[in-house]
Amino acid sequence: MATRALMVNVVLFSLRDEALQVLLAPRVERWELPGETVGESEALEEAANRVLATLIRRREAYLEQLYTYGDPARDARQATVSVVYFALVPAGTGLLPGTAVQWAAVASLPSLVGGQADIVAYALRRLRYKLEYSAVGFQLLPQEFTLSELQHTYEIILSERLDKRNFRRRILASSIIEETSLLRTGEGRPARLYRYRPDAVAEVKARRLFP
Amino acid sequence: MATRALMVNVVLFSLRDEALQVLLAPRVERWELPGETVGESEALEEAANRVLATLIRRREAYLEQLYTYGDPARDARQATVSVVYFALVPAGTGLLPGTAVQWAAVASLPSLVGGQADIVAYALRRLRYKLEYSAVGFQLLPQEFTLSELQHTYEIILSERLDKRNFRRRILASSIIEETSLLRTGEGRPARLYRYRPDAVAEVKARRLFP
DNA sequence: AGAATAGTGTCTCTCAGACATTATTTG
DNA sequence: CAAATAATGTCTGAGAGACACTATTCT
Repeated sequence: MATRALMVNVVLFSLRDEALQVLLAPRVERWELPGETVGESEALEEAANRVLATLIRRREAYLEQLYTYGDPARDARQATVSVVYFALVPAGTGLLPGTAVQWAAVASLPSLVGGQADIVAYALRRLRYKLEYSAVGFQLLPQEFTLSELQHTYEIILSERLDKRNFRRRILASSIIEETSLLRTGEGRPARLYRYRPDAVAEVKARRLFP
Repeated sequence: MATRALMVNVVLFSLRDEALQVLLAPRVERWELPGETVGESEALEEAANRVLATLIRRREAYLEQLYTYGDPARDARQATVSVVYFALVPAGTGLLPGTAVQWAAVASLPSLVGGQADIVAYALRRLRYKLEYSAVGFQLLPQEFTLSELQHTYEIILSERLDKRNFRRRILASSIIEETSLLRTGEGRPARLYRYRPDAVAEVKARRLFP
């Protein structure tokens, strides 16, 4: 029984130059999501981590399975099944040398190989969505950050201005972050640095639309 | 290049006997999620629909991709990748004759083959979650239903009693359903029948946990 | 002193949640 | 008329959203 080729692809987001960016690999005249074929006895997530390891200088990244694509009619590469993962790394994460991958702002993506623009769009929708009810946003920030930086991150991803006082009230009320004793100095008044509390239970207090 | 066997499995939920039930196929001494191998040039969703077609008398069912499992270490069937779909059919949907599948209440599942109990648990979590912010619950009801039946459906799935007045206020305020001119008679005062409005924009008004 | 950024409090309005009685039908 | 189920309204408290000024540092 001949079966179909299996690969994982990764939609890796990060913040760079005040914009949300995705990492893309060059392909003839186009770009594509980085990916690898899954090994014979390899777990899917293992393969996804292997892809990340070829791209970035980093031990850890937020990684989550996004969706599995496998419609031969839609996919240029006949008969390939692609398990797509969604990954986040903090701003400033370095790329490994020797790879031809490049960051591209999601707001103005280059031309991607068949169907992959939709995949990126879906990943972005998921990121925005998760940002609202989970603590995923901290994965895009360094370990310590100011409230202004945090707010800025949210604003970039949601493409929406947020009110500073309301933002602070709510983020602090959720006790998802804690003060450090450090300040970041720069232009203007120094800002207090905060740290994410992974132990904090990020309870979802969504107001139910339906009962 | 030898690649891994690919199959789809379906977690099919329905309401029966006042309980949420899943459809299971018999396996030696155990039960398993119904599934099929994916064809050479078949789309994944196509394969999932094919599985449904072997099980139930019905043209349409709510179908959504749930998760893809493919960890050889965890999976009994070495080197199989399983794309699991999540499906809902209305109460009373008939099974096709000649299959050995059986309904089982999710609250007291029989013994499932390796790892599949977790898959059902995940599907249930997703169902509960979606119930709160989307209109997925209507997929478990016939086309016309009373508000009491709808409330009952929610209560069964969420395992939680709901207040009748608040339930009605909110469900009606969302204008996700519309009155019909029909009544259902039975014991006690006849109840008005309602119908789901698929055209209604089920806008998610989730209260953000994080700004 | 001026520019830059950080940090803080109040009011209003909406809506979730708690709660009990009346209405209509059948046997 | 008793039993069964359907249908309906009000109050309270929490929190989202709108809004403007003071504080601290650097040059």
